[in-house]
Amino acid sequence: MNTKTNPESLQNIVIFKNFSLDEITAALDLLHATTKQYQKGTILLHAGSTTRQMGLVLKGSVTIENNDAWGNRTILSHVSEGHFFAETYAYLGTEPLMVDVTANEDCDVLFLEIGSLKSLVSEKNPWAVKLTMNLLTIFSQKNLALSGRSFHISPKTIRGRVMAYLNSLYIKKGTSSFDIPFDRQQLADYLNLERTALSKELGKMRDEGLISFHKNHFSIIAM
Amino acid sequence: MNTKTNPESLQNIVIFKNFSLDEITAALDLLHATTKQYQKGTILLHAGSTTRQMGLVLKGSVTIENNDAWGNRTILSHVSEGHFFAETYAYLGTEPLMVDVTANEDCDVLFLEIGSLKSLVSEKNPWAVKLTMNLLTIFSQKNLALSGRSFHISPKTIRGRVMAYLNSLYIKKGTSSFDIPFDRQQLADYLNLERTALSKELGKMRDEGLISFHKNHFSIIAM
DNA sequence: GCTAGTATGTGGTTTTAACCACGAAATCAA
DNA sequence: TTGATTTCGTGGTTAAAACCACATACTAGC
Repeated sequence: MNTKTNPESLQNIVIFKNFSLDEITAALDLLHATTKQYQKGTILLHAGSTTRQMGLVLKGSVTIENNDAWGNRTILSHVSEGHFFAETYAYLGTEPLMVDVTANEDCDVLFLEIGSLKSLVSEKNPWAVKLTMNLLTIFSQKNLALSGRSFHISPKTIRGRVMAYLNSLYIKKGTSSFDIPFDRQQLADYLNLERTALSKELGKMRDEGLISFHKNHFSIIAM
Repeated sequence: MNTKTNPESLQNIVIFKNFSLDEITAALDLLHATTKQYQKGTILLHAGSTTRQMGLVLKGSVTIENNDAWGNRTILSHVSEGHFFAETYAYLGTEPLMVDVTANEDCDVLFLEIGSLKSLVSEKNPWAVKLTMNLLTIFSQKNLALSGRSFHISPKTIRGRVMAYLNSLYIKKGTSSFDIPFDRQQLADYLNLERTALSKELGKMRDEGLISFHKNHFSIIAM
């Protein structure tokens, strides 16, 4: 089921940053934008398939989940209104999805065929160049976030992960004293740890004079 | 110390894919390409600083390493001849490096100011658009690799990681029987595990009828 | 085939983190 | 202020993985 999407509602989406309304209209046309509606529980994209279309959630939300060969299901993330999914797969167009995308509730999704963006880049379509650049910025930021997390959960010990994480903030903020954007449970989730085990290790590190903290304000005590 | 770089030697580098020699020459000029030589042990880029230049290793090799506030050093990766580093930081230009880059041996490095690529994209420089597209492809692939690994090392148990990893290959290859590109030690490193513990778990999983394997050929036995 | 060297698997021990139950502290609403 | 709710830390137990030492299997070169 296809419906018209009005370009005004897309001006705040990061992929269309610096786009005029006319450019958004042109982009929607040439990227074969289609809006589809899904009922809760429907699978939008299947693991193993490829796609040239990225999805932009207009209404409702979808979940990104993994269903493995042995029947286990893991929910990896939620994508809510205004956010998008499958953009990397869609751009490459050749890599099979490693995840299923399912409707978390009844929802409307706008699909953009950015898999064909490569062939649209020319003098005729200045917006295509802009879109490519916007994607490059988005992918760069995602890249940094992913490699950061990968680095933070690589150490095998709780202490190693905490130190890797705090040190990143230390470098990023440039001071040895800073707030972290997580509460304990969120920090434990981010570092793939159990909350109470994290609390214990933080206490030990404080006792040993490595760090000090109060709530979510932390200070590194270098040696 | 700056020396001329001949464009022929760069035609095989992925960022210059589909570039003519003239285009490479133009790119080197406008991206302010400079070649520098470093002695073993020298620090090329410092954690905490920003850079608009990515590095391309022409001779020798560099290491990407982390030196934390408590004096611990971790080597994250080696970058050898023909490969590059800091491309994501350089493109964004605003994010502080989370790592140091040091000369692993005496080496020559070509620096490209891709931080200024954004402002070079125009009709005058068709190569700049091409370079942007090449970077987008590179970043996309890196993105998939990073999110894959992140997903593979997220489970807390050895079995969980093994299943996540094997399931990804199952989806990617489309068959339940395939070769993996690692030996045991490499697989253990990739999954952040201890080799002998991995061997034990693989044995258990075989005994329980979940998988079978011989050397680096694995088969998934679904339920 | 034989030998040296590498890769893989196994048993036993120690260390570590998950898990569970609970209490203290902080937050919030009335 | 008080009571309800959430957040955080602690002790004790269990489960799991790291670690170590060693045996076996495989591989390459002779």
